[in-house]
Amino acid sequence: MAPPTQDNRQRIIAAAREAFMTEGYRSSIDHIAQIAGVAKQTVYNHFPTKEALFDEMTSDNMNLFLVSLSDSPDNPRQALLEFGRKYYEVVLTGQCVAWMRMIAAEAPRFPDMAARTYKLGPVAMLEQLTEYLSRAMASKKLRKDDPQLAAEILYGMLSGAERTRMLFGAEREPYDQEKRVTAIIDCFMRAYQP
Amino acid sequence: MAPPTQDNRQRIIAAAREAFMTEGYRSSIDHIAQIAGVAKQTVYNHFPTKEALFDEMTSDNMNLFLVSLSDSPDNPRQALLEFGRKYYEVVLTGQCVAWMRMIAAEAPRFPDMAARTYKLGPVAMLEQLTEYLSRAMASKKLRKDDPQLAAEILYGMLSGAERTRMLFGAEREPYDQEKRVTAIIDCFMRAYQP
DNA sequence: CACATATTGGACTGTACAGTCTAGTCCAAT
DNA sequence: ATTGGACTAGACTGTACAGTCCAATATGTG
Repeated sequence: MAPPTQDNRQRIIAAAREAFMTEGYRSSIDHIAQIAGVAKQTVYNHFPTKEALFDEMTSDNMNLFLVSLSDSPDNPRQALLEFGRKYYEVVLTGQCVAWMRMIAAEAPRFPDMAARTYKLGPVAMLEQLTEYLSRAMASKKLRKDDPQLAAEILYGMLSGAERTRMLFGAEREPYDQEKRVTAIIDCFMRAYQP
Repeated sequence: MAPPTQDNRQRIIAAAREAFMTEGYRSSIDHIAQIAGVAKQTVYNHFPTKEALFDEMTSDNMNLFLVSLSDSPDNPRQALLEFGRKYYEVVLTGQCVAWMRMIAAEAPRFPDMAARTYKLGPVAMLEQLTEYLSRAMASKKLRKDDPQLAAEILYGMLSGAERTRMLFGAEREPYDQEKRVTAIIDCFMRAYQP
């Protein structure tokens, strides 16, 4: 009935994640404390303000939604396919979209937090892609072109319509995700064949 | 000092648009009334609740961000280029992104509104594109393929990375928008040449 | 003019919530 | 056994805001 500090801190952050993700910043401290199974004052023992808690939880969250990209430039199609599949599994997820929705909503109020998140999320992913495509282009596996633009285009194809749909909370008629990823990567490969 | 009803109604809606767009749903009725230059009670004379006002203003807003697509299937590249340019001018705009950010943020709370908006915005645009691509494919101007998927891919390429960036409120190093649109359409044309 | 209706400003109610405070409990180390 | 730090429960303060009420005023119509 008197667990150590660090434990409570983690519980509070986890509760904050859950609450903020589902209700946005309007979620109350009382509620978060309740989810964490902790007294309100304990929350304030660990974080001076609601804002600080919010900030901490987003920092904590960043690495949850990263997708790695194999660095074998020999078979771009295969590597990109894998990437696409993982991307769909990790990023185009209720969880991740809820998070993004919340970040976007609060971006005007917390520009620094939003900028940081943007950098550690989409930008990191784009840089990874750019790097990869650049190498693949250098070794003539892909058409020589602006690798950054190509990365952005691929990123757009993967996330674009689907993420928009999810942001609006719309349902989608059942469809074959694997087929979709394959079609997208094939499309990209057609456009960027050497 | 006592303008007729219809006039006030419009002023209130306009004020609501401005307020909701910049501050989200948390913007207060008092504030909206103040922007409209109208007494709070007047707002309630026209709209029973804040929710009703919000709903009305989104309905009113829908047709603000539509992009038309010429229906000459003879020269897809040209038609799509024009479409892309208009899209960038209209949709990838601070205004429109602020609006989308707000809709997304409130989607869990107002699912009907979000669904309606989604349908009249992105879906309408996608249907238009699908229709166009389908005809272009039929007349052999484009590679025969699933036109809906092609539309979603094109939509993604156009909006994807750029919209994500804007949603996060990030700045972009100066760049040539026209060049970007051209590159995107060219990429699409490469992938979908007959 | 008289009436109905819209508007105004401001007071008011009730609720939700951030953040503070207090009194007391539990635990570990000295 | 005492001290100190974290914790708890709950009361409390101050503020912001949705929505109501009211008394006074302007407007247009019959």
